[in-house]
Amino acid sequence: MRASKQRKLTAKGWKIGDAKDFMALSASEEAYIKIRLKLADGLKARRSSRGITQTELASALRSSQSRVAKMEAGDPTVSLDLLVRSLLALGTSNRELAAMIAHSLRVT
Amino acid sequence: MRASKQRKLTAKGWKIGDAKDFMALSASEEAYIKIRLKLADGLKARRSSRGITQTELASALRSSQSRVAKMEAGDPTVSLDLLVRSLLALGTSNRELAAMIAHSLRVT
DNA sequence: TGACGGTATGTCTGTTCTGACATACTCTTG
DNA sequence: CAAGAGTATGTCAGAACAGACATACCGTCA
Repeated sequence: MRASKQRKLTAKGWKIGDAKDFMALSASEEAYIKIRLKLADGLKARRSSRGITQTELASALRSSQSRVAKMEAGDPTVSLDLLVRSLLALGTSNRELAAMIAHSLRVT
Repeated sequence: MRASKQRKLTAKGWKIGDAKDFMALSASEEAYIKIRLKLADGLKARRSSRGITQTELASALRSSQSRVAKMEAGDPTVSLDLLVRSLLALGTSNRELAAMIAHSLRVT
C-alpha cells in the first residue's frame, strides 16, 4: 500500500495492520476496506439521487441520522452488514451490489 | 417468501421479520440472508477445494475452528464482515466475490 | 471395535457495533 | 444577520458478535 493512501485511510480512523500481523492478511485487509468505502460511496450516491434525506433513510432503516451519516462517511464503526442492508433497503439489486464490489479496486 | 423457505431459514436460527416490521424491509431482508448463505457456501467450497481443514483456515484468519464451522453453516451469529474477510483471506478476488453476490438469488 | 482427524454445536467472556441523543457545522433563503 | 433544513461528529448504554474452549458427532482405517 502506498504511503499516501495509507495516510488517507488512517486519517479516517482506520487501523492498517499492526505489529503482530500476518503478512498474508494485509492484502485482503486492504481489499476489505476498499469494498466498504465503495459501498459507502454507493449509498450516498443512491440516497441523494433519490432525493431523500439521511433522516428519512434512517427511519426507513429503523436507524438514526447519525448512523447514516457515518455510513456515508465510511466511518470504521459501521459494519459491512449495515452498509449492505442499507443498500438493499434502498432497492439496490444484487447485480448492482456485485458491480460495486467488483469495481471496488477503484476507490480514490 | 414462500412458507417452506421460511421454515428452512428459521430452522437455522434466522428471524424473518417480526410484528413491528416495515413491509419494505422484508424483501431486502431476504436478499441479505441469501447473500450470506451464498457466501457461506462459497467459503466452504473454496476451503475444501484447497484441501485445508477448518482448523488451518481458522489459524490463518486468527480465528477458531468453531467459528469457521459456523461460518460455513450459515450460522446467524456470523456477520457478513467476517464472511467477506474470510473469503478475501482465502484469496478470493473482488470479481469472484461479486459473482457470488450477483448469483445469490439462487440459494437452495 | 477403538482410535483418530475432521467437523458441528453450545456456551462463556470480552470486544465491537448499534441506535439514540446532543450538539456543532454548513448551506440556503428571507 | 437570523432561522431553518440538512449533515457531521462525539458519546454512551445496551445489543450483537468475536475468539476460545469443551464436547459431541461423524467417517475411515487399523
